[in-house]
Amino acid sequence: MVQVTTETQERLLEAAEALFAEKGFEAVSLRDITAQAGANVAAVNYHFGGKENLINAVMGRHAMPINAERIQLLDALLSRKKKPTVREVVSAFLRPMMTRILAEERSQRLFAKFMGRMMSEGSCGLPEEVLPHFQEMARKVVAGFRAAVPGLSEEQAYFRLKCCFVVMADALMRDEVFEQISEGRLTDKWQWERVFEEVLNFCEGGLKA
Amino acid sequence: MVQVTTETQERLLEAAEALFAEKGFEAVSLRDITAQAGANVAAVNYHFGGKENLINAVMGRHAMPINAERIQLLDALLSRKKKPTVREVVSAFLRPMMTRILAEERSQRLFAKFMGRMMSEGSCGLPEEVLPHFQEMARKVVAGFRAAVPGLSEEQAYFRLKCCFVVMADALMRDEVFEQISEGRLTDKWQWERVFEEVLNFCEGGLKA
DNA sequence: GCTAGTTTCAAACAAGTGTTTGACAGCTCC
DNA sequence: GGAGCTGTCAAACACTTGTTTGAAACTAGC
Repeated sequence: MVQVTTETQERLLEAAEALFAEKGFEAVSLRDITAQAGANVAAVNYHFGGKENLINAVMGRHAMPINAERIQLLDALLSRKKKPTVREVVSAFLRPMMTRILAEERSQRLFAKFMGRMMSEGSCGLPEEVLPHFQEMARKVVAGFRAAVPGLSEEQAYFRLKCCFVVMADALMRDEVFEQISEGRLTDKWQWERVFEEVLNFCEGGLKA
Repeated sequence: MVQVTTETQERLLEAAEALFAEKGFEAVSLRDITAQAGANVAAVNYHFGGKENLINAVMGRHAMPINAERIQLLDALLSRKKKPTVREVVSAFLRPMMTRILAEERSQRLFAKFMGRMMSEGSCGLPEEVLPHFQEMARKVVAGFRAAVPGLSEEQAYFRLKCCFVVMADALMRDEVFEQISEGRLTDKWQWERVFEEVLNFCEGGLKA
């Protein structure tokens, strides 16, 4: 993991986050990024050692705190006397990411979209530094699911977590294709609170099935 | 829509379907396709007029019959006396695509993955020729949802249809990222019948929420 | 003030992309 | 036979990609 020190690195990360979120990883060139950051084309390779490392760096910037918060919430649910409900577990998974979207800071919203990209078109797998955190978090979500839903196998729990993942990821990106299909009836004009509510409802229902 | 006449066109479509399904649209070059099809690099541009048109052609090959079958099933559900159940409507949406995956023909399974790609990384929107069919199909699914779930708004219905879409699309592609996260506990070793069952369950539950 | 290290920059690099070209073959039909 | 298609092919085109280079500019530390 590259330690951010210079101001240029910061600007590169910010530009990369914005552009990747907007257009996807493959569609954005280093020249796009460095132009937006007001840096030279060589800057990315100098500071991060390549495009892929830059993606990983953007990833790591926010993923760790989000997963840390998730793990904290899940630990609280799993260790208390009362059995956790499905909604509580799903919410512990969804909320730390969704609330960051609700936060006023623009960069966080961008990261949400970035995350969505990572989930849907993440070709290269998760970077080594953050993978263990995702694994730990997933283990606890699965434990929560199985505590809340009797008879759920481990495989099923992971499968349904994946469903939650993808529904959330999809909701985080506005979707031109589906705006076409719905003939304009499903635009992204919904408030984020509303989106969170709907995602939570759908996932809760799906898990209880 | 390009009418398929020559044998070369057929081979190009088949190669494109396989490669796109495997690696995604951006990652596959025309040279990959033409090499696998045993054709010249210029063949794609000669027969289809460009890469994007080729994607659309692959799309159109199977999407229409699938949507036609969906619409037929939905019409049957909507016109009968008894109110349709959520599961019936969801199934009418999922089954026509999923059964084609269960069919023995290899090319169809590839198309399923191709469809998944289209949903997740479809940048360009649906081709003009197939969009109206998707719209009609979506309208009827939404009508079915609202008939089966009292109090569901049109917006909500479209949103949940989108959730079903994305859960299905995700299930159709094997997902390396989540295989990592689940530490190997969620591989694609499931039988397709099982996957269909699980997707159906999750979507049914989500809709009832 | 000078040196050593870090950071920037224009330019070039090698490889890959989608697309176009113009010649060549195969074929039919008058 | 030759004109008119359609289909194929190697080659080139114009362009973009990520990456590297080597010389400048800058910034301490002594």
